[in-house]
Parts: sequence; C-alpha cells; structure tokens
Amino acid sequence: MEYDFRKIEQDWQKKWKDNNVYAVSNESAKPKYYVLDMFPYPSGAGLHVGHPLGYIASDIYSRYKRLKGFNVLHPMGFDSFGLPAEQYALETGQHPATTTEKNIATFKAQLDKIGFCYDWEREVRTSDPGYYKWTQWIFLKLYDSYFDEKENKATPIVELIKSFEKEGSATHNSPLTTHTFTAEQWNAFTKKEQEDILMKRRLAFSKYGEVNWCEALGTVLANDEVVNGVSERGGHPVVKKKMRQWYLRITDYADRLLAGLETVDFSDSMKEMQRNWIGKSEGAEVTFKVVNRESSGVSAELTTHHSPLTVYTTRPDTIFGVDFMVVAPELDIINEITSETQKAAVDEYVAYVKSRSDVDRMAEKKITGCFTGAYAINPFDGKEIPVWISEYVLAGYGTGAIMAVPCGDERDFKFAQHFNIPITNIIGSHYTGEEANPTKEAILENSGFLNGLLMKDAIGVALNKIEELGIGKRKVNYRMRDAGFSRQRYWGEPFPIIWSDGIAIPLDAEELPLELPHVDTYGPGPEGEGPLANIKDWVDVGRNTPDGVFNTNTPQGVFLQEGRRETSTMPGYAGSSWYFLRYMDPNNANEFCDRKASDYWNQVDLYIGGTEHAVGHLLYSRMWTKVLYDLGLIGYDEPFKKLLNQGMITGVSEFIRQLIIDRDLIDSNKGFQRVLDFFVQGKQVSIKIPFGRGNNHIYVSQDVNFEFVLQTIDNSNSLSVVKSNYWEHHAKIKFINQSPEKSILNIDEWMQEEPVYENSVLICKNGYWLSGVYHDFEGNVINQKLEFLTRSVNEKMSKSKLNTHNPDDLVTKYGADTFRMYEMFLGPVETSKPWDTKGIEGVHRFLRKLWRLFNDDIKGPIWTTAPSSSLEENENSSKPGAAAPSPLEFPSEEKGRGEARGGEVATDAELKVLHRTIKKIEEDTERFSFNTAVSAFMICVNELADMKCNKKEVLEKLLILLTPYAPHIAEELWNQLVNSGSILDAEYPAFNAALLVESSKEYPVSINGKLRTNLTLALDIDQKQVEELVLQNEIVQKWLEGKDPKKIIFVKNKMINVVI
RNA sequence: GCCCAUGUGGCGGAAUUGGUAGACGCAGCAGACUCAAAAUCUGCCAUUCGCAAGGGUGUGAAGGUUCGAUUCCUUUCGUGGGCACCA
Repeated sequence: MEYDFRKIEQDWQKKWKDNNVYAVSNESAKPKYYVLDMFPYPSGAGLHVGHPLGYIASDIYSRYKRLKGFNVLHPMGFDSFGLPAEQYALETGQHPATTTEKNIATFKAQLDKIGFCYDWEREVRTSDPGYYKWTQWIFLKLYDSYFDEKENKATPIVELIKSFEKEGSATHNSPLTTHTFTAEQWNAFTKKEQEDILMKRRLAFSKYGEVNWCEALGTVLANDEVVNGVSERGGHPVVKKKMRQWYLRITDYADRLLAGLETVDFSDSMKEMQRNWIGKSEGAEVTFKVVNRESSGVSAELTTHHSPLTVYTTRPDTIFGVDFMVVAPELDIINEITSETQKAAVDEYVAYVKSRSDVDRMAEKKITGCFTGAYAINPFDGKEIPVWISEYVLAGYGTGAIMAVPCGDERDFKFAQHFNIPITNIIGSHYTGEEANPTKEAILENSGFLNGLLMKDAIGVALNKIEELGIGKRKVNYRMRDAGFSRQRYWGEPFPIIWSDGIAIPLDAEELPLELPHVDTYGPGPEGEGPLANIKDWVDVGRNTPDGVFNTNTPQGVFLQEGRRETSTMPGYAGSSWYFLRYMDPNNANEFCDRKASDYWNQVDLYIGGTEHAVGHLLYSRMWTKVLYDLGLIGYDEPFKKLLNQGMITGVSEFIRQLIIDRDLIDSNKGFQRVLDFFVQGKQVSIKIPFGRGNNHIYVSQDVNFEFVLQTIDNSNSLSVVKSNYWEHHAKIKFINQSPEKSILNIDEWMQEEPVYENSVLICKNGYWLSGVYHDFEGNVINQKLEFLTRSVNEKMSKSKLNTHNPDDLVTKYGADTFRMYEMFLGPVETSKPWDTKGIEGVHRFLRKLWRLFNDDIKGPIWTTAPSSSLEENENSSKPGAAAPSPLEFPSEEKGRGEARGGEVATDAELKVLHRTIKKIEEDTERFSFNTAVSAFMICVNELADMKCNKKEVLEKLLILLTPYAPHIAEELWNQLVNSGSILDAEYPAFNAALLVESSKEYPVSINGKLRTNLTLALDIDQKQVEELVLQNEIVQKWLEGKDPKKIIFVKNKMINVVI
C-alpha cells in the first residue's frame, strides 16, 4: 500500500474536525498549559512560509504537552486592524472590512491544510466589534486611572480626585502636576482647569506631540513612510508638526517593567533589548547660568542674563571637563538665549533640522551644529562655556540639553574637533588627543576640588557637592518615552472619547463598542485629522439628538451641550496588547475575560514569535497586564512566562532599477548618444538607450561600482548619472532560458512606488521591454548581459517586496506532514534562514520509509506497484539482496503481516534503538530543538529498517513520539496498527534507562590535544588503570618516542589526553 | 551612529556543561535492480600530501586563557534584524 498522504491528511483533518478533537475546555482535572503564537496580520498576500515556522513549533509543543497529559490551550486569531488594508482601500476603494474578511478566510484555509490543532471556537479578531469593545473598555480603564507613586501601582483616578477635594495636592503631588494647590483652590478651579490637571496624571492621556507632517498629502506619516526626508509616496517634503495625540504613560511602569524581567523566562538578548529600550540611568540634573557676550569688540562685555540652562548628565565627575553645551534644536529656550549676531544662523539651522526625518538624523554621520552666541557659566570654576545647538541632542531625553565633555565622550569629541572647540583634558594620560576615552578609572586632573580622585569615586563627591550648593539634584532617567497611542487613520479602534470645550469626556461602558462608522473615502480629514473627521454626522455629537442636546453624563457629572468625537483611532498594538486574555473566554459579552477563566489559564506558559516585537508589542502587553493586575481585574502582572523567539525565514528579493534623467538636461543635450555605459566588476558594458520616444525608462539593476555615463555622439561631453537618480523597485524577475546561450529577462511584476519627478524623464519604457523581453536599440534581444541587470538580496518576506513563498504548493505536492517536518528540519527555530525547498525531498523520503516499516516489504523494491489487496495482508520482509518474489509466490512463502507485527517480542537491540529515540525526542522537544529531533527520527527509522524491525511493540511507541511532528501519518498508522482511539490522546512512552546501560566505553585518546587513537575501557576504570593501559598502547608509545608523559588527563565518560 | 543576533564542507545544518568537528538531510560521484524510467537499495563525499599506512591544515580574521576552544576573553571584518543619535 502506498503512502497516499493527500487522502490520509484530508480524511484525518475531516475526522478530527467532525469529532471536535481540538475543542478545549476551561474545566479539566488535568494540569493546564497555555501555548500562544503571536497572531498574524492577515495580509493580502496570504500566508507565506515564514508564518508557519513558529506555528509549527508551537503546534508540536502543544501536541507534545497534550500527550504528556496536559489540558492545552493553543488558540489562533488575527491582528486584523492595520495600515495595509487601509492603504489598499485607498487604492482600490474596497472597504478594509471586506478585504480583511477575505484575507482571514484565506489564512484560515491555509492554516488548516497544515494541520494545526487550533480550537477555532476561540478565534479572536481585533477588528471585530465584539473584541474591540473590550479594547475600548480597557482604554477607558487606563484613562480613568493614574499611577500612585507611593503604592507604585495604577489606581482609579476617582481616588486622586477625592484626595484633591479633601487635601489639595498635598498627598498626591507629582512632578507632572506643575503646581501645588489646596483643597479650596481645587474646588474653586473650573472644570477645565481640573481636567487639565487630571489629564497630566491619567495613564491614557492626551497632549501635543510631534508628528511627521506631509503638507502635500495632507496627512501624517509613519517613520517608515518617510524616505530621505520626503514622503515615500510622491516624494513630497515632510516636516515635524505639533498635533494633539493620545499617549500611554508607560514610563510610570519603567521600574516594574525592568523588575518583571527577572521573573520571566525570556532570552538574555531579549531582556537586554528591553532593558536598553527602557534605558534606566542614574545621574544628575545640573543647572548652569547663561549669559550672552556680544562679540563686537575686544573688551567684550557680558550683556544679558537669561533663565538658566539645565542639563542631564550621568557623569557629574567630568564637570570640569565641560568645554561646550549642546541644546536640542527643538527647545524653546534657544530663542531666549541666542544672541543677535547668531540669530540668523540659528534660525537657519533650526529650519534645517525641522526638515530632517528621524531616520536621516539617525543614519547621518555628518556633524552639524550651530553656536547660539550664549555662554553657560560653570558653577564650580566660573568658566564660560559656549552653548551650541545640534541635532545629535534629542529634545525628548533628559532635559534636552547636555554638557559636552570631549575628552571623555566620543560624540562630543568629534563635535569639538569639527568646530575647533578647545578640549580640556581632565584624565591625564588616559586621553591621547586622538580620541575620547570614556573611562571611569582615571585620576582626575584640572578638576578643582575633584583633583586626585578616581573618577568613579568622584561621581558621588560631585553629586553631593551639586546638591549641597543647590545647583542641581540626583536624578534617575529613562530613555523610554511615553507611548504614542493615536493614529490619524481609519482602520483602527475609535476612541470612546468626546471632546467638549477642550475637555475629554469618556463614553459610558454601556455605550461600547463605539463602532467604526462606514466611510466612503479613506483620505485624510482636514488639518491632518484621520478620515473619520470627514463624517460630520458622526463627529458632531449633540446635534442629532431631538432636542439638540447631547445628554451623556460623565463620571464627573458634566452635562454636555455639544461635543465632537475624537477622530483619531488607536494604533495596531492596542488590540494585540491583551488578546492572550480574550482567548481564555472569547465569547463573553459581559466581560473582557471572566476572572475564573483568567485564573484557570493564568499566564501564557509558552509564547512564540519574532524578535521584531522585542520592544514594541512585548512592552505594551506587559504594561497592560500590569495595569489590569493593579486594578484587580486579573491575578498576575506578567503575561508571558516563557518566550521563544522564532527566526525569520528570509526570501530572495530582486530589484529592477528605474533610471531618471532630468528632462531639461536631455532636451538641451540632444546630442547625447543613447548609450549607457556601466561597469560591472570592472567590465564595461554598454546598452543603447533610445530617447525621444515618450515615456522612456530603462530598468536595470544596481551593482557594486556601477555607474552610468551618457555620452555625446562625438564623446566630447558626458553626463554621469549618480545614485540619487535611480529609483529601485522590488520586482519578480524570471530568466527564461530559450537556449543555453540565450536567456531572456522577464519581469512578472514590479512594485511601482510612484515616484513623482516632475522635472524628469524616464528613459526607455515599454517599447523596449517588448512583452517583458528586453531589446536594445537595434531591436536585438539582450540576453547574457541581463544577468547582472538585476540585484537580489535576502530579506524579510513581505508582500511589498515580492519575495514571499506560499506554503500551499508544497503542502499539495508533499503533504502537510512533510511540510511540517521540513520547516523544522531547516535549522533551529530561533535562527533566521533563507527559504529554500531543495531539502524537502529528503524529509518526504523519510516519511515514506517510515510508512514502509508498516505497510511494505522492508527491502521491497517493487511492491509499490503491486495493487493486490491480498498482498497487503500477507506481505513481509524478504531477505536482503534476494530478488523480489513475484506477487504470486509471496503469500505462501512468508508470514502474514499481522503476525509479524504483533507476534514477536522486540530484541534488545531494537528496544535500545527505541529508547534512545524516546530519550532524544523528549529532550529535544523540551528544549525546542526540533531540527535535531527530526534527524533523530530519521536515524531511528534508518536503524529499524536496517534491522527489518516491524514489531508493534516498537513501532506504536515510535508513532506516539512522532505524533506532534507528523500527526496525520501517525494517526493513520496508529489506526492500522491498533484500531482503537485516536493517537492524539495516547500515553507518551516512558523512557527506560536500564535498556541503554553499557559496560564499556570507547575513549578517544589524544596526544597533546591531537586525536591519535581510541581505547575501549571498562566504565568503572580509575585513573591509575587508565594510565597503565594508555602507556601500553603502541600508538601512544610511538608518539612518546621513549619519553615519559608529563601528565595523563582522564575525564570519565569523555576522553583521555596524554601531555608530552 | 547605537542595540541585538549571527558567521562551521558545494548547500541547510550537528556537536546539549570547554572534551573524537562535520550527526542528519540535500546536491554530487560510483554501483545494484530495471527493456527503460520512476521508486528503492549499497558505497564514496572538509581540504591537502601519499599507492597505502599515515601525516599536515581546517569552525570569518588576528591574538589570548587552557592539558584541550566551534564553545570562554580581547580586537577586528562580513551579514541579518531593530532603532527613539539616549549623553
């Protein structure tokens, strides 16, 4: 009987579904285990082979735990709000809800084909109103809470209000509440004044923040929609703009997020990344007086005095080495301190910085800055320190200003060098003048009262002095900032907030969900608001009620006359911050999750997902969990007990390049010959380019040392085409081989990112890409040359890169079991690797070989073609090397299959193979080393096949081991063998160590660390006996050359090393 | 620029705590079976010198620690991912 995987998989998938075998109950006598995958965004491209990598791993582990007797929750759902669907809607007019629905159906069908053990009854979708009702509800909890610094936890804000009403700001003052007030004052404040103060304390709050603003598109852009300072779509300028936004006060949780890391099982690198993101540092804020000095004459005078400048530093010990100050260009204080003479330069520089994207500011190695004309006064020695502004200092961190110590800080050093600022050396010989040295081990020099102190000791001394003089104070700082929580977009959760007279009024819980209204267009609203702003009827509440009055009573009892809905929506991470809770109780209409359910399932025991979420999603969901815990809504404050990071499967992306030449240049240079010369690995290649035809562009690829030259006919003039004149597009390229010498480049598809270059001409278009075939000027097909016309690179799979690979084809061709095992066999789950299908045959062969252990003659060369049913019942192993018997002879000669499988007792050797495999598979599965587990299965099957072992006692246990990895074939063979029950609930075989006990061991013998021979020794041998035996060995004698060994190292069960 | 990861045959990878580098699979080569193909089976397969026995070299590179290093340390180069230039 052949291994008909298609039929087997289809049949069992149907049977499993019909029998509801994956349904999970919230009540069970078994211990619970919760395995969670990071749920996918249902992209239009469908599932690609990178998705299942983690899903297969979690599925294997879930099934393994089930066999081990656990009640396992292993759900799946969809992170179905997000920008791509909205972008697609903009382009095609299709509603995101429609396309999302369609995409989810595709995803589910694809997932089911791979045979995952999901309980689909528990599916969640973040864009489902039944789900986002509770996202909005939790948002309101955040809004209605503040962080009590004494209790170190989230607390309902009514408590704060009560306290304000009773005792003013006395008990609950915080740095965020800028002024203090008495109870009387509080009660006398207007509603607006009160709300403004409260807004500064809420965990979800609104304030002004900077966004990437694109005037031409009338919209706010995400960082990755901005390329080279212009919008990705259209190439329009992008500037920073202040707009009202919502934030989550995650910074209040910084310490607990740090402390919580100690309690969870994440990889060290993951914890490190989160720690770095949170970026706790201890230092001081120090205040410097600022003066101006007009540089009008030799006898320069200090003219004006300004408000002081406060800097944050972690190295107060270096305060005597401060040679200049740098202020972030965004800071308002700049206007105040800038001198008349420097004003123009400063304004210009500020404008320049405003035009720079964050990405640019990051990638730029160029040093820029501008002197303000102001000087700060060192409080210790009165030294005048020039105050500069530069984009390398960020407004959002610390005070937005630094004291620069060039001898100790690399960036400060480069800045000083670039602008010729004299450098003070305070660390003696530790500073070479060539580069900065950030040591803490130097003895301080030129440092006033700190002279002679070791730097790390001086930190405390300086801090004390600073506090003593009242010029500053100790300060703990976090680099993490509060999380932006609003997006000016459509396809997200609407905020359950109404604005009235500048006061945010939350909806009542009964009014949730606030459903996302239908829109006709997905373009931005006025003033950069989201598309929701265009729906007047929805936005303006209060006008539509019969009496013209909106009558929501807020918790504060405000009677609203008129209001305007918040038109932003929540970001992608809103829904994903708590979805693991909803799976526990997915259909609850009254609560986000029944407390009984969340207590039963408790934390996620194993969470599998990619490292790209290291700091975003993981920190947000950890924070939400802590808030829910603080408010008494769940019983634990870390969501994920263990995190396993799956590596990325990368795909090969190919590019074509679009060459853009300035139209004016071409028009005025009609003499240009249409030749493009370029050099690839030193070789010059020419392609003749026609122009003059409309719509001209050529697609070529980028390569190293690659340069285009347009030349005039007489070679007297040439035009170099520099890199910025290219536009590179992801593309799908096929080389069609027509003959060995000729291959034709065919572009199947390419991503046109619509660059708008109004003053450019695109050279050589479709006329010369006839039907996807590239022709040169004479109309000849260009063949071999095209190989280097494309560039390819391995990168993260995504639809927009056109490098995705779909699992369906492979599942159809080889079956789900093969596909599952192959993805695991590729390598460790944690490492990223390029996608390649060439090893899949080997895994498929393995499953067929396994199948033959049960269903075929072991050596059988031709039985797969013998269809007789009597054969199936009577086949058996023939002798190795013996010619295959003809079907007719077979039954009379050999034992029946059932007898052979059931009747014999397994030999010691066979049991040894089995138990070695049990041990290996169990260990490997436990440590998520699925690739080595697959290879252990292969070894086991190879060995059993060599022994011609087809005994039930051995095989049925092997099947159970295999079930998590290849459930379909395991279930099929299990039923052939045993005929009762499902293997999914079989009992995991116990490992018997006694079967593997050996009496001797073959030791490698090295001489001076180099392996020379082997010695088989008894297990209980001691050092002395070993030395004797080793010295007797003739190979050892040969290498000793008559000398005595210096030492003989014997490590029991490991090795022997003779040192000469 | 910063943070994290990673680098082993032609390829994917193995070596679990510092102890025989290259398990398992792919590809390749040789052979068996076959009219032939497919399927299956057997053998070889890091590199170099050698007929062989047996040596030399070898885990991105250079140093170091150790009886012994793919594994630990320092420096350095390449690649992938992330980023908010974090003082």
